[in-house]
Amino acid sequence: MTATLETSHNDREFTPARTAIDEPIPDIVIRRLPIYVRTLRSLQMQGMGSVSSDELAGHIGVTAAQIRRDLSYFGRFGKQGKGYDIEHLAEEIGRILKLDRQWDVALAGFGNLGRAIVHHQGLMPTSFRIAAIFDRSPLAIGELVDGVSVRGDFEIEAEIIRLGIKMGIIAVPAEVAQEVAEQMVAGGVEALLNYAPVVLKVPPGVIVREVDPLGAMQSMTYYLPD
Amino acid sequence: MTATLETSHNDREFTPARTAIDEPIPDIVIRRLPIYVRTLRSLQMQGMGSVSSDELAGHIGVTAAQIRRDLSYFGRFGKQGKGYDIEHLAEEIGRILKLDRQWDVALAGFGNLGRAIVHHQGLMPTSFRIAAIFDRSPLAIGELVDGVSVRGDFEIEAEIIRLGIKMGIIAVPAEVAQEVAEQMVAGGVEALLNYAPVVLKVPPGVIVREVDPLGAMQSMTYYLPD
DNA sequence: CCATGTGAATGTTTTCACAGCT
DNA sequence: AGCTGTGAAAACATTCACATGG
Repeated sequence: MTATLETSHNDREFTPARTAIDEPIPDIVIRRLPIYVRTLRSLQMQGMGSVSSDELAGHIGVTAAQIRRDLSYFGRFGKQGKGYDIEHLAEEIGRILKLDRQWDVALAGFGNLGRAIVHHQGLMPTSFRIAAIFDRSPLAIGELVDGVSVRGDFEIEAEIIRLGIKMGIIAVPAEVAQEVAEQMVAGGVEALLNYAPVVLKVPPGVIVREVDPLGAMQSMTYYLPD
Repeated sequence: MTATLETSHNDREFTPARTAIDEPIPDIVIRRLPIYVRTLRSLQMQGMGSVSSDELAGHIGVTAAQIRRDLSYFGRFGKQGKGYDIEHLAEEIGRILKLDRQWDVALAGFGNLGRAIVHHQGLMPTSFRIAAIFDRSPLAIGELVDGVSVRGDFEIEAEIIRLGIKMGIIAVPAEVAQEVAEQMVAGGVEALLNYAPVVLKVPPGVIVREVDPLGAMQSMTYYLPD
């Protein structure tokens, strides 16, 4: 919709289906895809083989039109009159999200929160692996967790470079979150999951997602009766 | 915009400023308010007394117009040519969000995640207090945490009623999340913070916010180079 | 006949731009 | 002169509704 950097080289004679080459997909759509995969996998485990957008929508609590529109950004995965093949669609969305491989992740902060992130079942099922852990406390440094030993925060950049890590999780106190984020970015990290209640400043191209349970709680009270 | 339940009793002759009585405020605005409070408090701690929307926007990473528009839903808090008084604005937004009191919260699930939620500094600073904890494991039941003893999951409804709790946190495994949510709602809970990777079905009037770090990670990989 | 995929319509959110107050 | 508060415009997102195809 908005003009892209370059409208350059339309060297393809024939564009099959997609109206414009390289039309950017709204981030809000991308953020819904994991829910689709999760729900499809759940239906699959219940023994189902296919779903209509209507049925899937019912499980997720959105409209069928939204699901169809969202999927239409990526291709045509359904069969008219039949619906979607669950296994196939889950597989396709997984591929779109690049979940068909394993991503090494660096975790900064090994206090209560960091430990819960590492140990919590289902938080890192497939696709992600904690490949490096950092903490500033000498008490934590050297601790061995699933074959990964906790390192000092001064090693963040070097270790991330050494391991070629592209994703980081910030689970440190608010005061040091920005600093830690910068070290991770300096090491080449391009995606950050931020648990600290601070707005991180990152260079363009680096993506940040906030996990903000406190903010969520603080906004819900608005709706509660006095 | 959408017709409200009742347009009833326009018994006020003179409506001062707000165009329509009871115009509903977009939830997306409500969800940004905690960020404003947090940032204002941070500026205050740095010794500042007032900010312009421009400056505040810079810290948060949004536009000044957005901040002004958001605040305009609730009143006129700024001084032209001067900006906003930080203490006053933080106080006002806190009042709007009903953060000027303490809310008792029920926590279901006292595994790694639940323990981190309870112990993590800054997760429950003011405004919230874990007043009840539930777990299905006999190993956890009876454990004493900050004067609150962990109870069995069969006691959820009764205990929430007894304490008059209106907010709940779901930190149980996905398989039992819906069931636990229903028990909390049966007990009178009207706001749920859900950590389980499941879409909760709740009756109208009950508000749910998701904390979905896995989904956040799974959507970020989309943007990473192969 | 059933359910997808998608133009067009509608609804929501953000941004522009400026009158008006201090 | 500086900055708010807000109509109006633009951008973005969702939903409608239906032609199309198995």
